[in-house]
Amino acid sequence: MSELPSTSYALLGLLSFGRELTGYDLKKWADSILRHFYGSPAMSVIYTDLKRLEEQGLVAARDVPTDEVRHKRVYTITPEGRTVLAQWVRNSPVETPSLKHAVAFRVWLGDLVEPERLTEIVEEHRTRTEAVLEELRRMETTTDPGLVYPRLVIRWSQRYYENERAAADQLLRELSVLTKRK
Amino acid sequence: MSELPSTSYALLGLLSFGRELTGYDLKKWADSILRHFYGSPAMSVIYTDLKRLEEQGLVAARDVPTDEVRHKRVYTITPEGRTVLAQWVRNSPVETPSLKHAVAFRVWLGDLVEPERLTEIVEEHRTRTEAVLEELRRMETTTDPGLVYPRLVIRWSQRYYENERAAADQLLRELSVLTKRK
DNA sequence: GGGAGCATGTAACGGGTTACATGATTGG
DNA sequence: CCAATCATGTAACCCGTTACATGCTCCC
Repeated sequence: MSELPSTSYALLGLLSFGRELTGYDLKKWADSILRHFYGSPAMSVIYTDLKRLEEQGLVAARDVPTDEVRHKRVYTITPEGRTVLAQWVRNSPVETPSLKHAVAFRVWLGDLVEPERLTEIVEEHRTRTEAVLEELRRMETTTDPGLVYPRLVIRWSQRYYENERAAADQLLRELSVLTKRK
Repeated sequence: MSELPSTSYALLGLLSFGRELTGYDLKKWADSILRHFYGSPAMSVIYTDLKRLEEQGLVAARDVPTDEVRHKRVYTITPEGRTVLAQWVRNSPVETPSLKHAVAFRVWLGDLVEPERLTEIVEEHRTRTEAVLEELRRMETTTDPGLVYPRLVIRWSQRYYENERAAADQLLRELSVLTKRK
């Protein structure tokens, strides 16, 4: 059994919590939490992946009527799907985390721009980070306490973005020195 | 003037420090530092991208003989290349940093595996993080103090991976509780 | 009336990885 | 002598993004 694309594991992972979900639901959930540490696939990928996973017997689909004439497809993970996912979590080589940090990259090239502009960029990043932290805080309070591991990761993420914020602040301090010196 | 692929900016960025470099040099340098916060492109991409950048007049190539019969191609950034890069750094919308953290993802799915196995995975991650930190420490001492911004980012990265390590330690503590409780 | 949210897909494109190919030199 | 390093490329492939396409319901 060869590897699935990582998006498929993401979907299986979301479904592994046992709920019956539509593609649309999966996207929303991925956007709300997975995005912050593993990325969130585009809708189009979700629908095509779900189809493939169904062919492979890793998820099961069922049509549920939403009104007299229309319906939606809800998906559940199958026992085989659960097995494949668990095997992957347990045995597959753990890829090193990959980070693509456009802000850090721009700071790295700081000589090419005015420190003032660089400061703006880092400030914007700080603001965005704040927003993520706010989201994570809300998520912590609204997540079922029974979900021990997801809660662990929410706190892990909080710590991550708190560091991100603190690092941004540190950069801003250092940039202000460079600006004055100019 | 449309956007270049982000790999091209990475190469222009490396060349913007003014040295004459081969594709091979660029790969080494990207592996040593860019990898830690922006990713490092595969060799094949580097060579094809350099060719394209040359066609676009953003880099200039020169053949330097290595022995009687062989030679290597060394690249420099052109004034136009520098302008394009600076414009990008200054004006292009800053993509939000993206993180793909296979370790966090596995922890998130912790219910699927034994806490002992999860602990192993996090421990391996911690070890790798330590190695990166060691690398960054060496890099800090060997980097030209005149390179203010790169040094800023080296310290930023150190902070980042120190947080990564501390977060791993925290996870390990929490996992040990879960293991005992079992 | 219109925008946001729910809901599902297809098609085109491309950036980037892996595999394949070649070959010289240096050091353990 | 063999592995690592230096050095350069091509080809196949695919994962994932963007754009395109459709239509309903609910609320302001």
